[in-house]
Formats: sequence, structure tokens, C-alpha cells
Amino acid sequence: MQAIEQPWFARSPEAVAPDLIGCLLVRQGADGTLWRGQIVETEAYGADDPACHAYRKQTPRNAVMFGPAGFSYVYFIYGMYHCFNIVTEQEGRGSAVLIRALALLDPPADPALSLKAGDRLAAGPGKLCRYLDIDRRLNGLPLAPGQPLWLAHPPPEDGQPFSLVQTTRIGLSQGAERPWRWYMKDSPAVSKR
DNA sequence: TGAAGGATTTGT
DNA sequence: CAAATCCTTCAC
Repeated sequence: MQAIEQPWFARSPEAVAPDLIGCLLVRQGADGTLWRGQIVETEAYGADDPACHAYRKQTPRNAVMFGPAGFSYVYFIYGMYHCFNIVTEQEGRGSAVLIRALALLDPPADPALSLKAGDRLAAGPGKLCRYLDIDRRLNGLPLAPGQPLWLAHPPPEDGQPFSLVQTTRIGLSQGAERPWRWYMKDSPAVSKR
């Protein structure tokens, strides 16, 4: 697996978000267990974007968004879910890409779970974090091999061609008109059409 | 110090 | 459509 290096993330979130579709997210648990998923849905949150947590000013919660690219930004929402983001751009600009959905590569250990939930165990930012055991302990970590989370380019032989759909983001009260959501067309793991 | 609201998900 | 559930931010 070819790991994605830090400079690749040091671009605008609107550039990184669509490029991430088809890439692999790797989660290494504390016991060494590996989970892998293909990213099928992302959203960009820019520094000049009213929907972005870093839009107003730096606070303890959003601090890592102002740090260097290629780090994790994990926050807690609605009292019960976590969301996983990748920090983008140069240090000092608060921006990130939200990973919204994965198509899991390794089938769940529990076959009953697989049959029941199908391929939608990681269809949505909250479900994705619940399945991969991502919470605020994983906030502010570098995304590199050997860490709990990192990313990889799709294997060349496995790179199935796909169509990318660009549309508006989900669940926002501000900045809802910006077309900064991307997903893999026809993927059953996308959170919403 | 308190109140409002949130980048979600699920079930009614 | 509303509940679950709690952290963060902003106003006073």
C-alpha cells in the first residue's frame, strides 16, 4: 500500500476532497487489528467558509485545523457521534476535509453483522467513526503509517474507474449552497443521494 | 453561569 | 418529524 504523504494534503480542501474519493483509509487498532475502507464520500470545509468550525477564530476544539496539513481533526457532535476530518492547507489556515463514508474492504469479523448491515456499516460520518473506534483520543495525530490512522493511494490494479458526483453539503445551516460535497457514483456505501 | 445549537442517526 | 445526549460557543 502506497501511503499518502503529508504534502499531498497541503492543498485547498476543495482540491483534496474530490481527490480522496477512491483512496483507502486504514485504521490500526491498539491490538494491531487493521481495518481498511475505500473513501466514497467527502466534504470540504474552507477557512473562509461560514460552515467551517475554524471560520471565526481559533479555540481549543478547532486548534488542530490551524496546524499543518495531514493531521486528524476529530470532534464530538450531537452528544453521541464523532466525525473524522483531515486537516488541509498550510499552517495558520483553518480548513479540513470531512470523511463521510467508506466502502469497507475487509468484511466484518461477525458474519451476522455483515448480512444484517450489508455494506452500509460506514455509510455516514458518525457510523464510520463508531465502526472504526474513532473518538477524540485520535484528535491531532499525524496521518502516517504506524499511527492509528493513515491513508493510501488506491492500488493501481484495483483502481476501478468510477464517476464522481459533486453536490451540496449535508446538514448545514450556513454555507449550504456551496457545492463542496463529492461522492462516488453508484456506491452503495454513500450516506445519502 | 446559562442557554442555544450542532458537519448525526434512528425510529415513530 | 422528534428524540437521544453533551460539548462548545456566545451572550449576559
